[in-house]
Amino acid sequence: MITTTKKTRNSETRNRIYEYLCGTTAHPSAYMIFEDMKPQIQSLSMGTVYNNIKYFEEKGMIINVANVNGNARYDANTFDHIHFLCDCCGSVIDIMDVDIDTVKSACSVKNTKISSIKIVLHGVCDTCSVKS
Amino acid sequence: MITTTKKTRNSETRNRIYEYLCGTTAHPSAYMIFEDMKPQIQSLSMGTVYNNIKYFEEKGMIINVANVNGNARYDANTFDHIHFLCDCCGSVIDIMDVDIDTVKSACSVKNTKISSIKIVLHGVCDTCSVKS
DNA sequence: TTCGTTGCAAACATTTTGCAGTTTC
DNA sequence: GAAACTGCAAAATGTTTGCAACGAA
Repeated sequence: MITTTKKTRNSETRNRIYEYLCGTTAHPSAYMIFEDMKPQIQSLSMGTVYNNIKYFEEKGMIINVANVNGNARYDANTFDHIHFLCDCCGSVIDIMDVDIDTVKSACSVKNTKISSIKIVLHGVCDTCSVKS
Repeated sequence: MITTTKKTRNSETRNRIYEYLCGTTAHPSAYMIFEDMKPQIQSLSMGTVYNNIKYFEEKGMIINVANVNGNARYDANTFDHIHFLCDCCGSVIDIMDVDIDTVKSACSVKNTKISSIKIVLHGVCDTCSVKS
């Protein structure tokens, strides 16, 4: 098998995007990243955002945690955890206080190698519950 | 709250699509439905497939179980169960022998109402394992 | 006759790709 | 200077929408 590995160069734009992703729990979409970073990187374009998302994903630096209304949502917190997705406003919230190992063992299937588990709880978040 | 409920008329096309969905465990995408049904309903169009998917989803007759390479995948088996997604070939497989209640209670979060849980196990299926 | 359903095409939104110019090493 | 990275625009995808024709009640 021939594997051509592309070298990585330092890029200020990429560094900034990754820092931003590490500093948020909003699980942003490509467009949310673009919108939030545009003020500080005025030359930023969507193509670059997508390029870097792809790069981070391939390197395992971020994970695609959900797809909300056709928009992929990302998380730089690669620690095994589950998510709550509000079907009303589309917000994605970390659920850290669930014992993931218990869930994993409950999900374990014989003779099948599982590389990862994606768990999304659906419901209506507190904010949306109050509004309605 | 004013709710205008649209009445439903009988439609042979819709019935056929639903029968097809009930008779498969392939968790087809819109295009897979179209491709498989086109031979028997030659006039079928993608618009109609999407219309009916929306209809079935709203009625709770089918559920969106996963998003594979940007394609929504559907299941007419609304019985609570989890899925295995092969990251190699994209096939979605039912996992019926996991005690979903155990998983649910392990996932339960205090003070939060959960309407549904979506669990997808990622890995490489047997067929793809053999090939490589 | 009414109005839900279909097929088609156009519109849309998200994501990918190609390319010229810029930056990193 | 070679090759990665960026910005832009065009293209590719998946899905939704508008509309005229068709079909069920």
